[in-house]
Amino acid sequence: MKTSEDLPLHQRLGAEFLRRIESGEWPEGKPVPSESQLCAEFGTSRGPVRQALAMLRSAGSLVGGRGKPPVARRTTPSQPFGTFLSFTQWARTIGREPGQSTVEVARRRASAETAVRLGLAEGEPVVELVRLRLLDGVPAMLERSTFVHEVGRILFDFDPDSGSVYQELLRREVDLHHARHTIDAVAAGPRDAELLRVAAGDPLLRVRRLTTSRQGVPLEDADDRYLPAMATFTIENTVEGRTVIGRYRTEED
Amino acid sequence: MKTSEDLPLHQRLGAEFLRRIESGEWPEGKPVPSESQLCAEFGTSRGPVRQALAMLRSAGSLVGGRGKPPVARRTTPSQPFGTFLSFTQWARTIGREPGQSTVEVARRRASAETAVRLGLAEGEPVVELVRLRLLDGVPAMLERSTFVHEVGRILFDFDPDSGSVYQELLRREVDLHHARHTIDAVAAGPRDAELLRVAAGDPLLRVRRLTTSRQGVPLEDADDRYLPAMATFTIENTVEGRTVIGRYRTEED
DNA sequence: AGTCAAGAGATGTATGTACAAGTTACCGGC
DNA sequence: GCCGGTAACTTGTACATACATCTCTTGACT
Repeated sequence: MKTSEDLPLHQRLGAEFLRRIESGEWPEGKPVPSESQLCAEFGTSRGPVRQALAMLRSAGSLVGGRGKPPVARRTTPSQPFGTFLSFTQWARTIGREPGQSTVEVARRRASAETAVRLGLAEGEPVVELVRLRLLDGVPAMLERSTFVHEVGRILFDFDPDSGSVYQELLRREVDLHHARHTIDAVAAGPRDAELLRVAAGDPLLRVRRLTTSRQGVPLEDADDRYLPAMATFTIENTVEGRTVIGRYRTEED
Repeated sequence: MKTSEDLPLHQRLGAEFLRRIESGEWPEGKPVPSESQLCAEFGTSRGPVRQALAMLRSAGSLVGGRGKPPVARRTTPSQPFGTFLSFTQWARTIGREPGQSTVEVARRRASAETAVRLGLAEGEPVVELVRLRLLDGVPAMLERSTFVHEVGRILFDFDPDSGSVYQELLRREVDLHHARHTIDAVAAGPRDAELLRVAAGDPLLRVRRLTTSRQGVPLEDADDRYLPAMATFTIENTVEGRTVIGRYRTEED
């Protein structure tokens, strides 16, 4: 075959099947064509067809089977890594204009806590970045980010008011690969309150983020404090173990 | 074969491989034996071995491949659905003793908001359950749960002080299949403050949960308010799109 | 008309074969 | 000694086949 693209057959089949589900060509809740029919239609053997179906199954777009043909199911897509990591990208996906005003960018020595989290010795140089993040010009989040020096020094060649640090780091081929977000709630401190323009003591949604490279080397330790009125996090999971995550603008439904 | 269990071959292989990774028998970061070696060891063909490896690969326990043998990688396991849904199960996994004192269980008419979320008409009967959840006897979370009547009526035959509502519902074959958790922060109201023994206005971590059946029919709408000192949520994600979630006891690291 | 069993058809599982494509190590030529 | 090509090995992809197991329908029997 190799008509359109040069991808392996089962990947092209998977993409085609997914297109049919999302376009409604294979209606949600109704059984999809049988494997033999698909084999006949694409002139292939059962193997690639089954690989493609397995892919969709693990993504949750197909359920059922065993005796009867599986049924299609449209699923809410998980937000991609970049969207979840970058405030700028996230803001755009929810149709808002991101903004930022840098409070501070400084090279200093790692505090005890930070050193532990970043796997450094206390006193090693790190780069701290504090920015107030805006949505459509309104304060939404206060970001305190600490980078290991090797990564952070890039920031001195970069104007953090001009856009996405995340994209700049990617462009410089920093291997941001894995992130762990820990979510809790804190009361706004005096500094938080002043910058976010709320009263001291008001509840904030805090996300501490540890970003690491592919090998697990810590690169960034961040403390983001959101106004609860501006953003929420969602987790969707099922008994089968599929999980999708998202960050959304807060709004009453 | 069928020596030990009656599971399909590739599932037994997958379980065995996973055991070897987690036990360190296949050290992290080092290549695992080649497919042919595994075939020889287990006296099977390449198919089941590859299925098992694919399973581990999609779970993130194996990386690499194509030409060189894949590399083992221990991953933090995602908490299973039940652990994430049930306070009782969760408490046990972190080595604490769960407890609860029921504040109220009542059959009443759905408010406008609740009706929307549960997909009911305003005024339809629902069952509301309010419980204070404890960890080792200390207040940790205030749970306000609203069930559709068909599910909630089960609760009248059940003592909610005696343990896990979730397990009871499963036992009665209620099809709890899918849950969406929305996380934000709120200030403790007077009632929250009194029950959780904090000051009014203190920050609480709020998780609103909509639990649905396999077909997507809403069954439960809940509002859980955690003391931030007692629990945090974590999200781990990678560029490849794998996501694992967890709820943990708060502790300084 | 109702019930149960057989059978057709579907997916799940497993084997064997073949070739393509990538990685590594070795070995000879310069 | 360095470089480059080749050979061996590994995984990725694809096909053909066979049988197990489950579902649903059909049809015969009661």
